[in-house]
Amino acid sequence: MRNVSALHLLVRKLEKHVALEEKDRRLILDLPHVIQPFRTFDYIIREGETPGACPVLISGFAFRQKLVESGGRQIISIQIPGDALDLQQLFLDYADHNVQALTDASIAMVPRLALRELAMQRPRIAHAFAVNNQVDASITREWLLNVGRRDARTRIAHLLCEVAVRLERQELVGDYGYELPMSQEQIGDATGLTSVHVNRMLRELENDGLITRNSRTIRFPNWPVLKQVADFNPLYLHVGQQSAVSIPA
Amino acid sequence: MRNVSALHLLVRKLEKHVALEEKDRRLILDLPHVIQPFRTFDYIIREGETPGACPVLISGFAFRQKLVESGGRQIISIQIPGDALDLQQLFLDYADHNVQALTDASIAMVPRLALRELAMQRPRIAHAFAVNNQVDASITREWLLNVGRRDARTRIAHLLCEVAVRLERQELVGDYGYELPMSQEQIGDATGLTSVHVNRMLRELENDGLITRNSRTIRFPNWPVLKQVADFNPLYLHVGQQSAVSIPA
DNA sequence: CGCCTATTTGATAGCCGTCAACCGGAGTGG
DNA sequence: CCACTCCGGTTGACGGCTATCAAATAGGCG
Repeated sequence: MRNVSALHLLVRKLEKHVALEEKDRRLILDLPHVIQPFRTFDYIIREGETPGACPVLISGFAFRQKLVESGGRQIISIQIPGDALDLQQLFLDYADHNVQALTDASIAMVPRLALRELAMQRPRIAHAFAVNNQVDASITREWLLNVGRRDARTRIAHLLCEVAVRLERQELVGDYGYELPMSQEQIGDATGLTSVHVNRMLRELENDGLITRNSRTIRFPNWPVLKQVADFNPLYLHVGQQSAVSIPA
Repeated sequence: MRNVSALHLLVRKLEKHVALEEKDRRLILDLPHVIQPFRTFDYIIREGETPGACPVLISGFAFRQKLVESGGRQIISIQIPGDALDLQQLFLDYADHNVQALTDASIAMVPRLALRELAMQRPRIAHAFAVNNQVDASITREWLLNVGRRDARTRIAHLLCEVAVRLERQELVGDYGYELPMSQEQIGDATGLTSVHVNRMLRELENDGLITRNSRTIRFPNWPVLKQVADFNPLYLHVGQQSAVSIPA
């Protein structure tokens, strides 16, 4: 067996949705790439620019983001290790949103051309990319529902549930909780709220016994009820089977 | 020249982004399909179902929609003639949202298999589909920004601007306005507001001379200022060149 | 003409934003 | 080792945007 490619998490993610042949797997793992470190808040992709490489998150977290004229920020998605940050725009001329590092992060930069050609030559891989994009689109739709039609408490709970399930699917969390590296202001930007109100709602969720917090580590003592309070139905993530986070036994 | 295929609007839309060879154009136009009529509010795709055919909107309007547990509805997008209603999910097992007719509509149902095979065999077409999906995803991201970070007045103005530009790009409107077949309640569902507040904001926009209304026909006497008030920057639509709607001269 | 739905308008309430102050932990430098 | 600083979290008071409730008006269609 060769060295483990930095891209193995990407393959793992793609294979959650589409079965790949060994050859396709190999072709992805062997894609040319350079590992580049990013610091918290570094821009990975800027709106308006044409990236020459598609970044794939190896370790650390990132987020997509758009700004309004008056300065308000909306976080569009949270990205976790294994996520491709630009497959969505592989075929567009310029980026329509920003991508920033949420934490210090290690990112594999894969030349766009190599990816596009791989997609052209290997229908199965193109298929996997398409599904990946479609799942991302589904998540964005759920966020729109979240921000448009749920109250503050529910919105925040929903966000916590989503990240938990996605991390677990990538086998990046233990059974009893995870570290969510977002400030309360960032949670607010993701849910269309202010940091002050996020703070109040987190406290409320904690007082109600639905979450516990220690620094930024979140645990879910009562996942079934939290899920209900969050109006969280993971179908939109298009994962075949998911287990719950933090259910003892 | 043959009969004009019902799918010519789809081809026109795809070609706004990706140049197609005559042969590819032909292959799309000749896709097998049956025309099916839908009445206002009819479901075209239901969440959870696996559609056997991809609907392409020929005439009339449709909208994507998701519901929360408590009954609230969020409209995810407005679809206009020429839009494919399921390319987004061509490769997913089940629909993650609903699609409904906004008006009486005529829809071409194209077998999913035929589309998938066409995409597999003709990379250029697969490319066009991918771009189409990516533009849709970009629009959803802008809607998330709209609902999350703009005030009511701006949100509504932004929606009006978007539909106007998209209709114009498909050459479906005259220079001086268009009919938006949405009730105020539906505008509310699209913007995360109530119909009552939509009503007030529309009146305000009208009083400020930014729009005029006659039944559901909207005109923009002052497009440049409206665009500014709406915080509307059409880059997210990924259209090469757009002209303004309703600018005399 | 009458019914039904959509629009309009006013009064009131409430969720969440804004403003401001304080707290607390982590890193820094003396 | 301790003060200092800074950023993020926490809390309270207050205000405003938007929701809710209710009723009247208008418009479309039999």
